[in-house]
Amino acid sequence: MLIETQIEKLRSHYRRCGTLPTYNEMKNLFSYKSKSTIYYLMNRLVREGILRRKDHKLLPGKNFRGFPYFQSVRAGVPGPAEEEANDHLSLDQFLIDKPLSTILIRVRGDSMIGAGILPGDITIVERTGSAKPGDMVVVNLEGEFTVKTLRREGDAFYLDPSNPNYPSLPMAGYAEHSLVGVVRGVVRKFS
Amino acid sequence: MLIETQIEKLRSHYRRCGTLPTYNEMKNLFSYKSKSTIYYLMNRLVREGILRRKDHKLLPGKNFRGFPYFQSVRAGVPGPAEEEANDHLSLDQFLIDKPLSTILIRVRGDSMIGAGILPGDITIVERTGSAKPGDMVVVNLEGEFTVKTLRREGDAFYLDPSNPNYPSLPMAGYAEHSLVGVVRGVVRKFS
DNA sequence: TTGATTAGTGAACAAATGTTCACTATTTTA
DNA sequence: TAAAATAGTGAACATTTGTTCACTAATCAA
Repeated sequence: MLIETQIEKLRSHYRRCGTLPTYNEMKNLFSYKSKSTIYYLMNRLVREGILRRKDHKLLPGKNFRGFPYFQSVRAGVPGPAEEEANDHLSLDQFLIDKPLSTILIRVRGDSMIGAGILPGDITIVERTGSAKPGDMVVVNLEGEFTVKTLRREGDAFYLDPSNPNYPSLPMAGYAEHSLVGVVRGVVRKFS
Repeated sequence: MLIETQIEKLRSHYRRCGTLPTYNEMKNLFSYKSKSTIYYLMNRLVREGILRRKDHKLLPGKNFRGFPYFQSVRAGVPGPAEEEANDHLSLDQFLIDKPLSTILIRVRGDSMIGAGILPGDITIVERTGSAKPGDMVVVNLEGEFTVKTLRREGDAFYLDPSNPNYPSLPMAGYAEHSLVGVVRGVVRKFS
């Protein structure tokens, strides 16, 4: 069996189960008859950096999780070489720097359309105690989450939309308002 | 130690290592003296659905990977209750339906700004042999990746930008052109 | 075809894993 | 306070793990 196929089988298993298969499971997964075959195979994958070992335990390596990532466009002659990814990227790892204080919030409405945030997009929000003017923030206004850009004018704070059809909201206008966090990213899935 | 703290420690370990710690490792991680304490603790986490077991092996459960996810805005009275996520979401799992045929491509240029795709965004591209008119596609034009919307006019195909400053490109105008895939999603990280 | 290299086998092994048990310490309830 | 319930301990256990070894089968170059 092609080693690329085997790697993909490991990736699939890992995605499904959240863990690498044991040597015995791999034996069946790859249709081998001996555990030691797996052992040598895994050594090879460790050597290639796809997996790691930590006291006799097999772990995902650098490029195991994630997906082929084409960093930048390659100008020049097209050919099969360009089809090979230089790197792998996990969206979870890439997008979220502070896992312990990050939440995801789905956006409604088109008030931030000018900033490339469309209705239905999911924002990546880092829960912080404070934000500075210019930050894109999620604010809880009387029980409803709103995404806006924070602006300061003297001592007053305003929440600016990125859509000419909506007005800028003075924070002082809301009895109940609290900062949920700062928007660190956005994701969108097409239906 | 609070059980929530313990779960967060497990999550951290899992993010870092790509695997759950063993009972012995947990013993140290949680500062317990006996493995059987861990055993009972894990039973509890399994009962709560945070972890699963598959023939004596501990696996991440339903809400273990991923991040607190607030599906929709809750109108009504604000309060502590609304601060609790109903669900957890992994971006990798949510955004990518076909892991085996999906790649990530970083976008340059602002030709799709009207569709909410900004320069520097990463597109989630499903590699397909074909696309239908209306699909947002990545095309390899003479060695360079381009994101555009596919349009058909009679027998001719065009690549439409979402930016009035750019022209529509006739596919026939390029000696070397090939479909890379269909755009299924976009992600953006703020600096 | 020969010889050399690589890939796969199966038995044996020490170490580590999850599990069980009888027991003690701590906390909670009445 | 006493009684009941919960949380934690440590030794012992059967399994399973990854590992090693001597060996065979298959592949490839000359």
